[in-house]
Amino acid sequence: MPELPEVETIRRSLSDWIRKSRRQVEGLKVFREELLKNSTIEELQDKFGGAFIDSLERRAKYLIFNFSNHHSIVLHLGMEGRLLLDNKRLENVQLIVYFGDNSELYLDDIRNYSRLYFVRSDEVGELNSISKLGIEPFTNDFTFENFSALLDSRQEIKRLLLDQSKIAGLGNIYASEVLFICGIHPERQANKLTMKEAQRLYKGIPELLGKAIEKRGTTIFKYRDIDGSKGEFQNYLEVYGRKGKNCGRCGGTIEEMEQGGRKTYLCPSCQSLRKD
DNA sequence: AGTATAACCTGTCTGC
DNA sequence: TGCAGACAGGTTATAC
Repeated sequence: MPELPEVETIRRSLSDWIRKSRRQVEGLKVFREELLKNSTIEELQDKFGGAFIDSLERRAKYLIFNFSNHHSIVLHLGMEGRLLLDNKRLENVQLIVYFGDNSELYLDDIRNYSRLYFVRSDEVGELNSISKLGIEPFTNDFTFENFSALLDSRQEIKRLLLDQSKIAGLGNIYASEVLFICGIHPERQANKLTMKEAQRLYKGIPELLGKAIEKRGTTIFKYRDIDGSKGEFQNYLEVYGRKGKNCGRCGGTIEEMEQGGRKTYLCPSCQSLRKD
């Protein structure tokens, strides 16, 4: 489910929430042990009892909780995982964290794809999942030089944009959307994009993600912010999920295709297979 | 090394 | 109405 804008929305909400009051872990309960990828329930309970949440970071689609005991929890919400501050919408609870001020944080995931890693804070970057991630929009590493270097690949551009080891944070929704916005056909070979097209993508990616963050993410199905509220960016999607509807730019018909087992949406007349 | 496919889960929707 | 099959925001192990 959550791509970069959704995870960033959750991170900001949780940051506000810990700013309101120091959140000290009183205990935690794990309901599905497979959630824990590199630790046991006992280790988690031992380590985090009494610890305060100091800060929250995000790397790509991973949320990183930094605790006062110099350890961190790295969480990926998979396809449909969500973090909620009340138990009104729970469907399949994976984890409950109990805090000293009587608040509770629930990890809910009907599809069991969420994953939790537990590491020393100074070793977060060494986690396999984190170390493999590519350049991240909104950071100093996201230069045009770095971006254009990773376009040096025969891969189709849509597949490349989904490859987290190249660019980290885009998922199936925003990959389709950004290619529409930039007028690039999803099957174009990455290393055959023109300089202008590469520049449009380089600007277009953070622009689109920034707008989606402003609208607090895209709720198509399960995604919710920590208070249960939906995002609004689904109202601004131009192609994703709009098969058969009209293109807002040219009036043509939005089409659906498949790339690497995932749906891609495009406007064939705005996104030509030929170069500019 | 780099890239493509299958597998992981479970609820929901579609079409026969 | 019932049921098989397809599909869903993602990642990763395995196979070329």
